[in-house]
Amino acid sequence: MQLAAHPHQPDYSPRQNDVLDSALRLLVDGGEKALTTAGVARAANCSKESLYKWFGDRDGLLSAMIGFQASKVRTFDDTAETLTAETLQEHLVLFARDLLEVLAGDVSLALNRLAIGQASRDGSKLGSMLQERGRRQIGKRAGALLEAGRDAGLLVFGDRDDAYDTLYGLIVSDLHLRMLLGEDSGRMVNDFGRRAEKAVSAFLRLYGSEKSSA
Amino acid sequence: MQLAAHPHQPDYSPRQNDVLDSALRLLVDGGEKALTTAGVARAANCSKESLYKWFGDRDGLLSAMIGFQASKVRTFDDTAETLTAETLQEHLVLFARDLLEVLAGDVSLALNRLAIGQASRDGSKLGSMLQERGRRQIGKRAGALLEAGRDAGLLVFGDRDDAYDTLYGLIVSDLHLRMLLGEDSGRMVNDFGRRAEKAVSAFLRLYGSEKSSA
DNA sequence: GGCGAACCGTACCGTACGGTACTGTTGATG
DNA sequence: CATCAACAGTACCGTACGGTACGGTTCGCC
Repeated sequence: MQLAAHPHQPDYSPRQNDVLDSALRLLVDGGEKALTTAGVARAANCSKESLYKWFGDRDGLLSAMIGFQASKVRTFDDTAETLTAETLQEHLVLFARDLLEVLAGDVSLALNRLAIGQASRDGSKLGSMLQERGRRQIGKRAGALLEAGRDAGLLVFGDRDDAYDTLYGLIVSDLHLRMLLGEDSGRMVNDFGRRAEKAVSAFLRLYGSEKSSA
Repeated sequence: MQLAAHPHQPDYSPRQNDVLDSALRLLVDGGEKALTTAGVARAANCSKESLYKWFGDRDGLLSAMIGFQASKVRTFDDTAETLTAETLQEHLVLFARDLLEVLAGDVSLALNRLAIGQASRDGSKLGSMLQERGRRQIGKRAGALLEAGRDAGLLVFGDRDDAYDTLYGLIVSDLHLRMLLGEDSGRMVNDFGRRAEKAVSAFLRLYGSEKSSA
């Protein structure tokens, strides 16, 4: 289970990516218990021997799955335009909706469940990996947006991480955990729009400058 | 696995409570994987046969553990005194600290991990049980506090659940999930006080009446 | 055509776990 | 003392999983 400290991913072959895809689908459908080496081999039409040659270990396979999924979600932003009070609010709401939809995704939920299940055992290697590749990545987008807002004189905050923490809490609250615990996520997806708007509204009341409430 | 819809708990015998205590300790120490029927029997100095007679099933044992732990945490409040801006803020900060400390507790983390691990399998029965007995219970305390604040003219909100959701998000953000993923909780426990104060401060800026900012 | 690497499919092994059955042993009751 | 219920301890069974080994097949390369 190599795991470079550098953000350079191991980059598996196309065939191996197909296998990881099958494994993810298997995990989503059947949960962690269904994710056996034999099951993955069957679902991906490959041999167990190849699995062990490619990923070394069951844990190696899990790590590879997380890395693979994270490499697909990779969020890009680059808000090059100049921000006004309206566009800042729009971008924040968009970010909030994207965040909620990512968190509610089948694969995201399954991987988080998997990592949490292993957290007590393996010294939380998968957990920190998920944290690093998942929230850190999407947090960079939010951080850039927040700093752009501050540069434009629309937001006032001291520590950027604190502000992001507040924004995250307002958007997500305990929704993520409830979904992880099995609460039907499909039922609340329709509400993401309103939830995002309310969270951003509250955030702007907390961190918006007087200039932004015009 | 009987599970009465009424809040009346099955109430096991003292001996069985001892067994459940051992099982919880075992779960906290070794994680879900260490929680085998033989291990529980050995740790509790009882026979596997008795385990199956008392709890019927491994799942029954898990349910019993959750119910048992929830019955111990049972939060009581009854803020009989009349609220001022200062005492409301104090009570909110106290609530926030209690909430963070409960969430960071060994047993709470272990049980949440357990329930999340089983969420995809058993139709989230354990998850909803944890939700019902855990957050619902502590939410009642917060709800009472919020309504008392509104009655005293210190808080302004339409929906109580919405306000509580916001308060919860401000206090916890993604801290709970990060701890569940294995991030060292001991390191951040010292920061709970400041975190609680900041969250309550933000909450009061959002929901406090002009009367409370005197 | 001959060769070797990669790989699929499958059989196999050791182990660990959930669940059951059986044999004492204790302790209360009459 | 006889009886009976509850229980500890243990042996046992079936199964399922992680990991390995091996025969057969494809495919590229000389």
